[in-house]
Amino acid sequence: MDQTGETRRDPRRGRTRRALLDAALELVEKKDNFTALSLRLVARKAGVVPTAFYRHFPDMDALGLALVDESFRTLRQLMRDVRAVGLPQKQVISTSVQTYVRYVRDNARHFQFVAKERFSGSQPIRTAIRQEIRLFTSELATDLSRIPFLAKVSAEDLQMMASLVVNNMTSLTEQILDIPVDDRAEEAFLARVAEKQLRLIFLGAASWRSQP
Amino acid sequence: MDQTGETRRDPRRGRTRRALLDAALELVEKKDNFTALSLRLVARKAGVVPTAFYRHFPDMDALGLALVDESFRTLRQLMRDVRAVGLPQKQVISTSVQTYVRYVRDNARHFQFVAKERFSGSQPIRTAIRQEIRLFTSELATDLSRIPFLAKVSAEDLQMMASLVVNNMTSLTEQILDIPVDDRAEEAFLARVAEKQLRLIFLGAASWRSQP
DNA sequence: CACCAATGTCAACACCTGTACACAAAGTTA
DNA sequence: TAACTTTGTGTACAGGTGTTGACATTGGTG
Repeated sequence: MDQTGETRRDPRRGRTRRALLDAALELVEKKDNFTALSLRLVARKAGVVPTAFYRHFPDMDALGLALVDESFRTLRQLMRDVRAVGLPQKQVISTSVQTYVRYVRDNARHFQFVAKERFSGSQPIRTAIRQEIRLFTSELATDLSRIPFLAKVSAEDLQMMASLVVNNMTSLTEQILDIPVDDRAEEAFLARVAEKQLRLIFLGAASWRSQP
Repeated sequence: MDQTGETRRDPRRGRTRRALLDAALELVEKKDNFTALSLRLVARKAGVVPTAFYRHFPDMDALGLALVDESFRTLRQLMRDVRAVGLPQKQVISTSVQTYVRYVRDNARHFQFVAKERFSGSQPIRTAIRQEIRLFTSELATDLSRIPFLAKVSAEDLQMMASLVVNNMTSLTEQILDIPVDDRAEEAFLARVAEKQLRLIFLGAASWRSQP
């Protein structure tokens, strides 16, 4: 709630709220977990007294959910941009992977957070993330349905293919996050493998026959 | 260390060590995390005073590493059994998935632990898990190399295909763990989707040409 | 300006944590 | 049995935790 800040007008509100979110993101990198963070630690990092935390979030879970929201909002924005640009058809896979890798690097902290909390977070956070991924997969499925050679594929199988793609992009994401930021060689290698994997998937999809 | 217990002969040793491991596994289900567990909590659940913990593990991380070891040891055993049986060729994918799903269910707590700690665990635990998965993937790659229609595929591409398969088995695992144990219908659905995904992958692999 | 709600601060609470140390019980070996 | 090593217990400490309530400051609105 209160994302737009149209009702609360105190400029401090937005600032320390941001400070809390950023503090949490930074600490997730240092500590192992979001769950491992304490309210006091986050408040300290944000340069604010513990009790001030409650002015912005009822508890840590609420802050976590805000981070989930933020993470996927920007990701959806990327998807929208890619769709708008359209596909250069030939190297669509290669350029998509390149774009995505760069995007992951640019938003590393958010992706780090999501990757970590996806399975080990609190139950509300986990379901929020799963819901977002489900949605993302469905959108991809409808994108796939527009590809000519997939016209005859059943809705269920499109969903199956989409989740196949999402799984492997997810895996790529987590591998990218696991290598040091300056290791461009390893990054390029991972990207190349991911490209091949996508190409193989589409190769299989092209000769796929949905059962009635 | 001391896995076989050949040097230490006190029968209590093995028992409370097991109790600690089991306590941790149970608590990982209830709490969100292994990192979220405290030494005292685990000791309490194991029916032992906190300081007794140190008789078996120097710290929580050591206990976690023991759990990683345990988890993958049993998984490797499964793989060995499957390999020994050989492949009935025709429904190899279907039966493999069935076997695997049952196995995940039977060892749910270990898989749960691995899934959660894979990204959010402490650094030593994360690298231990990653190492095991890497090994697992390589073994699968050599298995793939024995398939006739993959004879011409380069080593790098075999590795690429193996990781594709592992990624999707991983994803299947995590989805299985996320549904209630009694929901056999959803379980069957997930298995069916996973089968299709594997079939699609092999379809793509069959027409894959490695570049020189 | 004065008012008022929003935001931030301070002090205090009851509780949980990891770990050190000295000691008791149990099991093995001579 | 007696000597020993291993395993488990009890106590204690210093420090971190979430949340409380009363208070101070700030900033927009009349």
